[in-house]
Amino acid sequence: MQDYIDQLNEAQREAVLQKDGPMIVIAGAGSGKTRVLTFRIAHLMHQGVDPFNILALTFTNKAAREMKNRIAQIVGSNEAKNLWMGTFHSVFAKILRIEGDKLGYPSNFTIYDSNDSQRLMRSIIREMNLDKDVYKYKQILSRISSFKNSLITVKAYRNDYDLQEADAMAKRPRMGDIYQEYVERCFKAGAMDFDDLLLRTNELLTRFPDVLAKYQQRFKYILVDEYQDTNHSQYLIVRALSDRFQNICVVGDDAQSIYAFRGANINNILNFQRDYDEVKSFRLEQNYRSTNNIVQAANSVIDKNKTKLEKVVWTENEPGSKIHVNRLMNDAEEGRFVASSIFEKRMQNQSKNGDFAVLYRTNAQSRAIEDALRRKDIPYRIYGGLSFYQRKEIKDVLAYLRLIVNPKDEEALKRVINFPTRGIGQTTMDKLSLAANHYKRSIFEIIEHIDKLDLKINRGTKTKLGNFINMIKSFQISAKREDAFYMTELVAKKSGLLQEFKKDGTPEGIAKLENIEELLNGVQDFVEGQKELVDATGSLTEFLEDVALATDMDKDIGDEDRVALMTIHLAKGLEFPYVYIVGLEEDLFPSAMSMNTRSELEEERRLFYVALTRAEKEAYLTYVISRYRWGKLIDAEPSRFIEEIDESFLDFMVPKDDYKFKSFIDRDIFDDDVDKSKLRQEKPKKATPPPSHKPTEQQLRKLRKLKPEGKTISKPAKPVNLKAGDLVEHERFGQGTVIEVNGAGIDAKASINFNSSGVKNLILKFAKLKKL
DNA sequence: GCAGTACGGACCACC
DNA sequence: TCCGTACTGC
Repeated sequence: MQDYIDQLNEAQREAVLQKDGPMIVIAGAGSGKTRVLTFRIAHLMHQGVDPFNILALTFTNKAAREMKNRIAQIVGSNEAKNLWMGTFHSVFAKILRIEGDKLGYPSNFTIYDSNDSQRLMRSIIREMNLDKDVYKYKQILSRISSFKNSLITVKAYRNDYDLQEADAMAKRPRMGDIYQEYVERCFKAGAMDFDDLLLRTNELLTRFPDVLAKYQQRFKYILVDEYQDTNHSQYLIVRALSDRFQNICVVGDDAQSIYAFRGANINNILNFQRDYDEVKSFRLEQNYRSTNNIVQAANSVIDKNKTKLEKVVWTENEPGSKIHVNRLMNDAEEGRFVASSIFEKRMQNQSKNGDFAVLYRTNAQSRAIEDALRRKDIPYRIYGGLSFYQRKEIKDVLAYLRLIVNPKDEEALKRVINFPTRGIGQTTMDKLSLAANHYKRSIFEIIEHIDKLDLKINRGTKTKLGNFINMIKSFQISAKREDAFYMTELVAKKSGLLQEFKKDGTPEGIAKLENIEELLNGVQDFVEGQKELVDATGSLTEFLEDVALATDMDKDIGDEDRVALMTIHLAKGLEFPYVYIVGLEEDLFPSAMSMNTRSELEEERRLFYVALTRAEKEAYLTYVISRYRWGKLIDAEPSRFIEEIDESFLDFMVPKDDYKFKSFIDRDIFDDDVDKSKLRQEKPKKATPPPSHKPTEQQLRKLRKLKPEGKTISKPAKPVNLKAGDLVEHERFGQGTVIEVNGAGIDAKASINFNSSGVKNLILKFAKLKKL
C-alpha cells in the first residue's frame, strides 16, 4: 500500500490519507481524481474498514466497474467485490428491490425508461382528452421530473399554490391531475421511472426510520464522485445516509458541472462546506493530462464564468502545439477536414484510430462526420444517439421479457400485444384500457378475467387475447428454471418476432435480425458473467435491471481501434490524444436554447471547458459558414467560445481577420432575468457575407468542388451510379459484383452477388454501397 | 384491423 | 432530414 501512496503528489496523498469526517475534494480536469478515489477506498480497507461498510457512488456503471477492478488489483478481488459501488440509480434500485414492499412495490418492479414514460404520458393526455398542443408530453414529463427531483409529490403539489398558479398561467390547469394519473399508472404497473428510484428511496428513508438506521449503520463510509452533478433528491439521500457517522467524502469539479438540465444542482458542491461541520477540503490542481497550451486555453475560457470555486489548474507538461481553429464552408466540408486531418496525423505520428475523438454538441451532427470518415475508410464508432437497447426490434424483445417478469407492466404489454400482428387492434385495446382504469387492475389481469366481464369484445378477439396471455404464461413457467439467455432465445422464436423480421428481405429487416442476434450474444455474456458471482444466477430479472440502467457511456471503448464520435456530455471523464470539437457556432454551441440566462450560458461554457480538457496533445476547433439544420441550409456564425480563448493559445488556420466574430465580450452579457425575446431583437440579424479572404491553395481546392454560390451547395448524392459488372463494397456484406440494376433515381434497385453471402437485392437509396 | 401515405414538428445534452 | 401520428381506403 505504501508503494501506491508514494506515487501520489502531496494534495492527492492528503486526500487519500484523511480517514474520518466530512471532506470535499475539488479536482481540476485531469488531476488524478479517479486515482485518489481508488487509493482512498483501498486505503480505508487496508486500515481495516470492512468493504461491506463502504458505499461509493459513481456517475456511470462503467466508472464503478473500472474503479472496482483497480481496487481489486490493490487489495485483492475477494475483498473488493463486497464494496457497494455503482450509480445512484443502480445502487438504490437494488435497495428498493429489497425494501420496496414497504412502499407497496413488488420486488420485481419494472424500471420505465424515458421512452416508456413518454408513451405513458401520451396515452394519459389522449385519454384525458386534453389538447396535445397545449399539453406537450415532453414538457409535462420534464416538469414532473423536476417535481420529483425536488421531492414535490402529488400531494405537495396540490398544497403548493404557487406551483399550481404557474401551471394555470401556462394554460395548463390540469397539470396536477396529469401528475397524479401518471404516478398512479406507474404504481399500478409495478413500475418506477428513473426519478422514482431516487424519490422512492427518499420516501423509504424518511418514512421508515428503522430502514434508515439500518443503511446508516451499513454505510459507515460514503464516497460520491462527480458531486457537482447530483440533484436535490440525490443530495438528500447522501445527507440522510451520512448523518450518523459523517464519514462522507465528495469529489467533483464545479467547472465540469454540465447536467443542470436534468436537475443537477451546482450549489450542492458550492455549499458542501456549509452543510457539514468541520469539513476538510482538498484541492487537486495539477493537471497530468494535457499540454500547457490546452490547460491555459481552457483556464482562459472558464475564467469568464462568475459562479465558481477558486481553483487554478496548472501543469508541468510541455507547452505543446497551439489549439488549431479552422473554418469550413459547410458541414460536409467540416467532415472532410476532420477526416483528412485524422488521416494525415495518423500517418505522421504513427497514431492509432483510437487516439482520436470527434466531439459535438448534438447527435445530429454526427452524420456529416460519419460520411466523411467512411469515405476515407477510417474506422469509427459512434457513441450515444440511438443506443442499441433503444432500437425498436431490441425494445420489442425486451418488452416480452419485461412482461414475463412483471405482467402488470402496461407499456411492455401495449408494445407487444399486437406485434407481430395478432388481430388485436386499437379498438380492443381502448376497451381493455377503459376496463383496467375502471377496475383499477392491470390490462393483463383484465384479459385473464375477460369471460367474467362484459366488455363488448367479440368471441374471435377474445380467443386471440387468450392465446397471447397463454403464451406469456408459458414463458413465465420456463423463466422459473431457465436463465436469461434461454428465455431470450425462446421469446425471439416463439413470439414470432424472428419470423416477422425474416420475412421482409430488405437490408433493414436483415439488420434487425442481426441486432437480435447481437442481443442474444450480449445476454449470453451477461449470464456467464453473472454465474461467476455468488449472489446472482443470470436470471431474467437481473438482466432486465442491468439493461434498464445501462447507458451509452457504459460501453467499453474496448480494444477496437476506432475513432470515437460522441457528444461532449458523453465524453466527460474520458481523454484522447487528439480531439476535434466541431460545430463551434452560435445557436449550436452555445445552443440557441441556452442563451436566455447567464447560468445557462455558463453551463454551456463549462461544457466547452469539458470538451477542451479531454485533449492530451492537440485540439482542433472547427466551425462552418453554413450548415444543414432541420433539412435546410442556414447561415452560421462562429461561436463566442472561440473568441473567449486567449488568442496566444490559438493557431488560426485561415487568417484571423476573416473570422466574423460578433463582439460578445465587450458587452457584459446579461442578467438572469432578461427576457429572451428582447435579446433576440437586440441581436442584429444579418446575412453572413461570403468570406473575402485570400484563400489558401488547400481552400481553393475545396472551393472548386463546390458550386459558386454557397446557398446552392447540395449534399453529394448518396446513391452511387452503378451498372452491371461494377465491383462494390457493402458495409455488412463486403465485396461483390453488380449483376443488374433496375429503375432509376431513388427507386433504383440492384442485384449484387456478394463474395461471402451470395446474391442480394438492395434498394440503392438505403444500401451503403461503395464503388470500387 | 391494417397497410399506405401525407403531414407537421423536431434538434440539446441523459440516468 | 427523419420520425411519429393521423387519415384514408380496403
